Amino acid sequence: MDDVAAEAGVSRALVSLVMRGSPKVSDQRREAVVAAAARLGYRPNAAARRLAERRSNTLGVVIDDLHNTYHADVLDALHVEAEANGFRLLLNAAWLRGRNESQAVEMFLEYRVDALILLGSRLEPDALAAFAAECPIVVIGGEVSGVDVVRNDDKRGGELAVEHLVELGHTYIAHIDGGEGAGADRRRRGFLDACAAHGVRSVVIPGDFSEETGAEAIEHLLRDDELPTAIFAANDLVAVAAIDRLEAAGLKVPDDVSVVGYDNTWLAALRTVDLTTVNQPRREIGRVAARCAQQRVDGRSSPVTHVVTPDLVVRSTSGPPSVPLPEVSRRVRGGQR
Amino acid sequence: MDDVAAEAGVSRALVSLVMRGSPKVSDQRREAVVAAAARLGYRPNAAARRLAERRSNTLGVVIDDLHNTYHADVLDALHVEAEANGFRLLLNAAWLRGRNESQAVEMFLEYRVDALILLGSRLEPDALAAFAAECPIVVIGGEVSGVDVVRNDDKRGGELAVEHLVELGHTYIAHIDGGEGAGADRRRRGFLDACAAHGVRSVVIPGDFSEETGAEAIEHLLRDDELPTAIFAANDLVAVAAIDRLEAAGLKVPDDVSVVGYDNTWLAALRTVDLTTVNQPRREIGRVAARCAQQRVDGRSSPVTHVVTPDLVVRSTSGPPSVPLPEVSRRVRGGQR
DNA sequence: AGCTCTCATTGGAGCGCTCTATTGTGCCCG
DNA sequence: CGGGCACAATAGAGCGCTCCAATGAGAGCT
Repeated sequence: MDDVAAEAGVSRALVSLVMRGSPKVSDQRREAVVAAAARLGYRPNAAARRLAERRSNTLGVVIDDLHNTYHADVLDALHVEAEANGFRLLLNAAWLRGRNESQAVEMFLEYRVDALILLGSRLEPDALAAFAAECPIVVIGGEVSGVDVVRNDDKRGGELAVEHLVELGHTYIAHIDGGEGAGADRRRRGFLDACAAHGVRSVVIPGDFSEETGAEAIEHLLRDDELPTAIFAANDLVAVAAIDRLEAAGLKVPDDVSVVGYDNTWLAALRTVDLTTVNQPRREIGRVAARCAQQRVDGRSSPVTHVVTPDLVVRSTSGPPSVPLPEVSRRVRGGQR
Repeated sequence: MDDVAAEAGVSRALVSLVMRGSPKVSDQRREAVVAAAARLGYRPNAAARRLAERRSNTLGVVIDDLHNTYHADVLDALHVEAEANGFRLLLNAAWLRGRNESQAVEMFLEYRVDALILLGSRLEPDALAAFAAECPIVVIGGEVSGVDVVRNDDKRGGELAVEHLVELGHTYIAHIDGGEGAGADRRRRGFLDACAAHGVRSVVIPGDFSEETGAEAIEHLLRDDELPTAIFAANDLVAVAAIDRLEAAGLKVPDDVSVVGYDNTWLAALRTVDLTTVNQPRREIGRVAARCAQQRVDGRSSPVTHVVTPDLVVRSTSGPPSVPLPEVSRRVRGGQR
């Protein structure tokens, strides 16, 4: 910076002003500085800037699972919103199924990001609270107190799935749950409550948000005497893996078993999959999370929870438990196949 | 840090040594410092550290497209290898289909990362060269000179696909290409060379690496009088979208048209998809890229290109061009739909 | 002309850390 | 018993930037 100042024949402070795009610099000097910087190949040092500034104008985002495509849409919207507010995004992942989430968070704390956004956190409430004491934290998809939360109404999502299946006439429904995954417990609760409310039999098979879980759950179910006529999976990935295994066992979806997923990822929308699923407004979630972080940085002190509403996307993996008239397929787009 | 030093009754320099895990500190003092730091909730400031240190011990990774699941495996291996060498990873994405890639790169340059890894770059060679002058750059999947490159032998990949299809008896093959995408041109070249070498007809339909491309390419092909009997898609996503559209048009895969993808993502491995595809050794790519960056940081000056070898994974979307006995479906699960 | 006012420009302190050289302390060995 | 030695600990000078208060130069007004 000193070199640039010398080259342009101005002071170091003036160069600083130009680099930050300050309006209180005369055009003449600005051009001289810009030219000198270009000539010398000067690029400001972010570390030094951050050290001298109070704010870093950076949001740290920790992604729970890079393999889960669900996050990309949220991130897109998050990025657009953050950029509009003059924030930069820095990403990190909770590598190895969340094992390194604390490390990722601590790294960002050391970087003094203005706020932290956790995209699907698996941290213990205690650990989270400790981190939140150091830096504003927005958890996406969590259900914790003491930090900002943006989440889908997953309980309602579970209910939507059950209501749909009950309407179709199902009376015995299984749920493959998401274990520790974000929102999994709420989906399960919605499932169980709705099943109870409608007086249908239910069973919950433990799992996580992985493909393996979907397959294993089906194997588990196949060992029983009576198979449920419908399955509500913790997410689309699990649902697809479940369908996969069901078909491998010679069962037809939805004729023998209906399957409903969760997340409405593009995977569900593929015609080869064409999965009935609960849709989360992902872009809205990203946008709200960015605004939320923004407000925290701007001074709001009390944590807030934003709940966005899911809806059901009915596709071809759900149908009535049995076909009343064998010749008539109830499947919406069954005729096309 | 001064506070911690005072609290522990030592000098600031000693606290610094403890925070960096130096072995030349007596256990007694170390414990005193650690205790004091914990009591005060002290956390070192990364910006200050980076400013004072020469190296940042950080690799910047720019991901071309977060929606493409291909990257996650590469990143996992990259992370493991980088961490083993004492490096931290910082991620950023080239949001909006690569439009912000330069921004992402410049951000990392300002952060003074030790090296930059571009996961699928679409930068112009000139821009890339300019960046490479400032910081070691490893491009994954590119084909540029002047920087380190780790890439799959995509030309060979294209050849593998064609050889497989020719062996099955196809004589008119289409390629849906990946446009500007990483490796797309090499796949096309391999495709064209192999088609020429085997004397089969070929056609290339322009596109990119997106789902939309797959669908549009099929619509384009359907307008022609003669449909190719096999299609080699630029990647799995395109292939799946293509299959989708083919089936929507009443065509059967592979009975009427064979489809081969590229990348062997988990999407291809799903049984509902079960796609024949060219496999890239993703984890190896990640590992090599990390080592490559490491070597550059350690002083190697001349750029190197590492080429890893692909192989073909044959699944159920490829078969002979016509079914000899009309009653026999060649597709494993064809009878279910 | 003389004075104030405004605004572009500047000097210098300081952000929180690391690093080099230096001081201090106890120990071994001739 | 004293000189050297190894090693723990420290002081102080930056790293490259921003920010604040202060300076200088015109412009406007009486």
